[in-house]
Amino acid sequence: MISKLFAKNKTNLLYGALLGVLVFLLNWLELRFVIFEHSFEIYAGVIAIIFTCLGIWLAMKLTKPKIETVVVEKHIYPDPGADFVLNEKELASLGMSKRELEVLQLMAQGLSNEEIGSRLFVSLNTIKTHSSKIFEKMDVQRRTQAIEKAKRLGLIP
Amino acid sequence: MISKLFAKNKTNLLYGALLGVLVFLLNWLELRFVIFEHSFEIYAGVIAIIFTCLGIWLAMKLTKPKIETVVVEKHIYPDPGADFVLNEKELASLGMSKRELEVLQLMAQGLSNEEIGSRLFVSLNTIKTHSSKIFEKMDVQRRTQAIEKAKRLGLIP
DNA sequence: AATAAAATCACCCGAAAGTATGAGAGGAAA
DNA sequence: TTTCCTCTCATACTTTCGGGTGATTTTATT
Repeated sequence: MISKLFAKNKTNLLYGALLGVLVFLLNWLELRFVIFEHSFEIYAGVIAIIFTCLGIWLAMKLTKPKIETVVVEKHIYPDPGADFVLNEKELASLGMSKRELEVLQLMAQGLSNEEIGSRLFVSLNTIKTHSSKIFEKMDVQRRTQAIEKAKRLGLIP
Repeated sequence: MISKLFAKNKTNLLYGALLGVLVFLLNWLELRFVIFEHSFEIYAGVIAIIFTCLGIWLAMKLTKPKIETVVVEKHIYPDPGADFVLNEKELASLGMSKRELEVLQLMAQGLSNEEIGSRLFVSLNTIKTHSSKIFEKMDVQRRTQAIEKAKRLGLIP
């Protein structure tokens, strides 16, 4: 309770205490130097110096800090392939069949026609037919071109 | 000349002028209130107030403004493909040469060995040698495998 | 200057890829 | 049912690719 009040009015209390100290100081100075002529000027000077310091201290304490906003650019690297969505419009416009897309995907994984045939349980000749149709529909000459184009068109990840 | 000097010592001149005004004020106050008893306390209070203000003003002028830094993270989703950086470590660990990487890149674009040769102004046989070395270094059998692996390793976009 | 690595080119051979053509089975739509 | 499309498979042929070997020239590197 008391500590809370102290915390809240910390600055005020400090200021009060400082004033008390000053009053004492002034009295002491008065007693000490009042006998001298021109002691008043000294007294005024001391007051001036002390209160100048007080003003400086006050300004230090009370001025609000300027807020500087620093914008840090954080690059987000999306997980490659995790955001793949098949471009079905392109697929339809090319007239690609399911089986052909399947072959195309395995092609892109670097499989040979032979391997693709084994994977899909069909003969090498069948895969050759498929790949020929794929190249025809995609208007390319080689499987590497088909892969490159398919990636560009969003047919494969 | 004079204006330059004034500009350079602006703060000092201002301070001097202010002191002059204060001296005048003090004299005036002395003349005005010296007849009253306890006028000294009033005088001291005025000095205290004035010099407190002066201190505050000085502090404002002379201290560097406090800066509070607020960090705002700005998330940037880079244009896919525009942020490609070559994985040079992988490149070095595979022992790939500049020329070989060049051939690999053109391969990935779907060019035939013949076309790559034309593009690089070398013979088909040279490209064959290069591609053989590429496959050997990358430990693959086909160009499609090389392309797939190169993309995974960050050798090509 | 000597050495090593990279780049160039050639030839041969076999494997893989691609082209052309034909054809049968099954499913969907007219 | 007929027609159309997809998927399947086959044969024959051409082109491209990839492996192996060897050689010359250029370019670092020491």
